[in-house]
Amino acid sequence: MLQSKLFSKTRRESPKDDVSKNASILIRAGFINKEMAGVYSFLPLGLRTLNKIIQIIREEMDALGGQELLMSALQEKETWEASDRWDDDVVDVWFKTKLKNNTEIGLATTHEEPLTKLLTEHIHSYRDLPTLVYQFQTKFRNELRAKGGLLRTREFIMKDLYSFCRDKEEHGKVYESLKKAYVKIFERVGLGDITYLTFASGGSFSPYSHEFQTVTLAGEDNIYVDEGKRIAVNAEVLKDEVLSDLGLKKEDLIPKKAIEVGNIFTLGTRFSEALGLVYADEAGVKKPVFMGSYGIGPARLMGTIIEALGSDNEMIWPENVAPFRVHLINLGNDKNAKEQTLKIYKTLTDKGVEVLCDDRDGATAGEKFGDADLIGIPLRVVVSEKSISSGGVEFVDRRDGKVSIISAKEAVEKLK
RNA sequence: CGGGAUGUAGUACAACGGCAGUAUACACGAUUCGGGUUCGUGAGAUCCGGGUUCAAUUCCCGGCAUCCCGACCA
Repeated sequence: MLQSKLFSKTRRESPKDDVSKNASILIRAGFINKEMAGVYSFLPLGLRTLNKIIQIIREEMDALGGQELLMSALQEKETWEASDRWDDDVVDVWFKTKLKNNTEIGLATTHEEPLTKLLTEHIHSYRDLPTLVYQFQTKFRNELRAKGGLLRTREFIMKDLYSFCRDKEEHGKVYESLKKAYVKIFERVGLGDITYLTFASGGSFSPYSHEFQTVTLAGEDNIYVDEGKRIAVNAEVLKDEVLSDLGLKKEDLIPKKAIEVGNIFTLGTRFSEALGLVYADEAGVKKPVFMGSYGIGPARLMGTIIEALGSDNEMIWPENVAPFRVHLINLGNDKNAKEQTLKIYKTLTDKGVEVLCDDRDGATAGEKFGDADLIGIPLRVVVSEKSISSGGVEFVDRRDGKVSIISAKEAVEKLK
């Protein structure tokens, strides 16, 4: 991508109406645009990072045999009445609207009910189980107060996977496999070191649910971390009997602020019973399907990465989620240097390397570096009259600050 | 939902009730060219509705929007 053609521009000032670090950096860098409180659009740079996060999650879900589908955001009232979750007193974040003929409908807050209902037409036998179904789909939640930039929004894409098993035992295995996949996802997006499997309140089918909590000061959740065991307990379940149940000692726990980046939950037969999702076992006996749900908000994850790794005027994305692999920057007004830059750009893009090339004529070195610091691509290649006369291009790894002058050819080789 | 605050060029900020200004971004012309260079010219704004007043960006009322604290967040 040639930066001279990129429609989004960076801003020098932080927005006054969004004070969170993630919103400030993402808006200034031109990754997102705030449409209204708690509602954001993703611009080309932001969409690239969002899609990389989504792709990582997708790969891990597919590796477990997850089947991707895409369900509608408009949902039928009757389906939700079957599980008694239509009433605003039960679920208070509903956006509801009406068809022209006055039929009430809801905008998806989650998909347990519609998906369970859908699967009643497809799952009939123990041979159909276990089944894992997931999607990346837009959820709407009418939060009383949106806050924290991408951390709590009213409209957001969620990866929601639902597992369908024959019984608690089979569910247990699936649940454990999802747990491992989640650990892998947070490692791959660069948050592995500061993300903890956290025990939180469960439901009628399991003593706990599990959250994945990323430790940062911007977090809304209070957790207690056992560094040695690399697990944590949410403050909401911090009780003596819980600690002894989990084999944790009070004195090993350190209180931390954290952002919930994932949640996995045993649903049991609550929804399958309500919506009639049953299967026949080997003896032909009809039984309700045993369910679980597993959520990650890719955009919240994106915001969390900034909160954890960004500073006031700078961002360095983990390589796997950076919008581009390399930021190629041309400096000065030397014709030869510009030509060399464009040549490297073409060579790399022909090889399929994702390059953001700052080919802008009007911008000074300071502006280009400032913008690049904000956009946050970890690898940088600078081409100028100076770099050429000293042997080629300047290759910068922003993560360790290492700078080396190498030939254009070597740079291309390193980036393949 | 309770409490507090704010709404002025694209953005970030000024303006005692009396000609709406600065910075930056933008357009044009110079200048400069490895960390937001310098100079000139130009264009660009008071959230909406009502009230008080000779006069309202400023004061009052209502609406809408936004932020902050709290509550809430399977």
